[in-house]
Amino acid sequence: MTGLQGPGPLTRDGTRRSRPVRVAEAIKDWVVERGLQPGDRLPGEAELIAEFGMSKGTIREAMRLLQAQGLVVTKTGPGGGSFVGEVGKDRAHALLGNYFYFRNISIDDIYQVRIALEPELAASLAGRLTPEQLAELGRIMTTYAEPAEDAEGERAQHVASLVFHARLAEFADNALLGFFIGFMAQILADLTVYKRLYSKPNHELWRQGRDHQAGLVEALRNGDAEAARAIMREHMEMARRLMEDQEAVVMKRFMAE
Amino acid sequence: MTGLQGPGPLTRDGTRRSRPVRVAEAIKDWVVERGLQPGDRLPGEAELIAEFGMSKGTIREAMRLLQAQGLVVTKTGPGGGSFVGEVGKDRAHALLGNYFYFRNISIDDIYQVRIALEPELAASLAGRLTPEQLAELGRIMTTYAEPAEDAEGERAQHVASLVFHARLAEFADNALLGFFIGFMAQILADLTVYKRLYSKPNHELWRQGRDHQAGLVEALRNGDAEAARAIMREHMEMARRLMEDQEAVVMKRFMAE
DNA sequence: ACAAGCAATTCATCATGATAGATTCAAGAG
DNA sequence: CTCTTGAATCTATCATGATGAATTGCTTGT
Repeated sequence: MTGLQGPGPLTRDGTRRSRPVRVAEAIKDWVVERGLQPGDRLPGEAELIAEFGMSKGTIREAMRLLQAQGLVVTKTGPGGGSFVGEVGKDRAHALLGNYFYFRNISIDDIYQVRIALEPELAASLAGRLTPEQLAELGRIMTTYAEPAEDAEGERAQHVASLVFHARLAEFADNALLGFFIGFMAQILADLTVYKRLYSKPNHELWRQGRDHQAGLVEALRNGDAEAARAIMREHMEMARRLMEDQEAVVMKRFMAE
Repeated sequence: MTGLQGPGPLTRDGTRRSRPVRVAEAIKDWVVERGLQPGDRLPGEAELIAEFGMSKGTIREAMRLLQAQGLVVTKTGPGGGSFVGEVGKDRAHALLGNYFYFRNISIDDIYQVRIALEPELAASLAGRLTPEQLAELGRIMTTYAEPAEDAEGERAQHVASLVFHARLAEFADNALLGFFIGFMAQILADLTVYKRLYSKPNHELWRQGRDHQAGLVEALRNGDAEAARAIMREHMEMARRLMEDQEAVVMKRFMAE
């Protein structure tokens, strides 16, 4: 690791950067340069103290910066220390959720994007799912095989239906597409916890939604990309119309870590 | 702020959480509960130490955790302290970029999503831009009014063209849609710095791209949503074909903070 | 009025020591 | 021989107090 122990504040773009921040960036660069992989060991606290010539507190604050980003994990005990960590999907969702905390995202905003992306995902997944994956989707659908009795049951079914979409997103070969879709499913699932979105069960809409998903799985199994795309689009447009009747909710909370 | 000073590790879901993490979450909840806005003052270091009954180092590490997420900023001096901070677009880009660092995103993955989203953005922006915004887009386009002479010039023009898309994304009413598109523009711009994507200038493609964007701005000015959508789709598909000839690059770096 | 300089406030960093959790491995019970 | 148990040890975690650095705002001199 290079010299950095100079006493000066070492500006970069005019703004002063605190020592922990500079140490964190140095470690990030170090990981990139060496091409370290998740699980790989980073120098221990004591080594970093010696390496950077800084006090324990400063080094620890640097590690906290990296830990918050999900870039490192630390373990105690023999063989413990800091390790390169893969940023998890859930953490990325939370971090991105923070960005939208002060911005007002409406339900309709989410659906505008879903309508554009989910059919694309469905099409690209056609004929590419394993029997196990198809079976899992079918299993999720059994959660809402029967119409909901009350508002609470409707809520539970909607969350389960979002799990269906989230799982589909995880199957995507295109990690970017999968992440965007999974993030939106996460937001919608969180909203159902914090707001009463579902008032009166509507059996007709329930039946349409169930048929859509069943037809979608069948199209995916048959490798019919265009059918999958069409069904998903219709499914999304139906959901958007359903949501339009609900109040325009906005994100007003930090997502769970 | 509630009791938390108990000595026990206070598990939540079975996993033990370190004290700084617990303090950080408590502060997050505190911000949410009080509905604090960016710029609002948080208790000072000394107050937090007294409040939580923990040592300075622990509190400082908690603040680093929040700082890394962009949720707080701290300033020294009188009137200084910690403040609620709005998570910036750039920071959100960087945080999300970390998530994709160990996942292999191909250029084609990005374009699959762009083709689905950018036309949607273009359509929803038609007739909604101010004269100043339209003028700015025109100004960006002048950067590549003439065909590039060499590979380096081509690279510069491509980056400028991505600025066009990024700016368009910032104009979006739909913050979610805007962020996704801006993020992809950011990735592509970064890749051009780190990889030699652009080999031989192609004047015909350059002319098509220029005409597309000029036509797009005109459609936006006229409020012709469908024309804007069609032009953008064609523009994206052209860019995708152009990129297909290039090597399939993947993200292998941490994005700049 | 204006500006240079002083003083107060607050975070930033350092230094050191004690504590607690996790792992390993060997000894003992079954 | 296998499984439990517990001590040893390695590592991060937490605590305390002192010193440094940056910024604000007032004060004072012109």
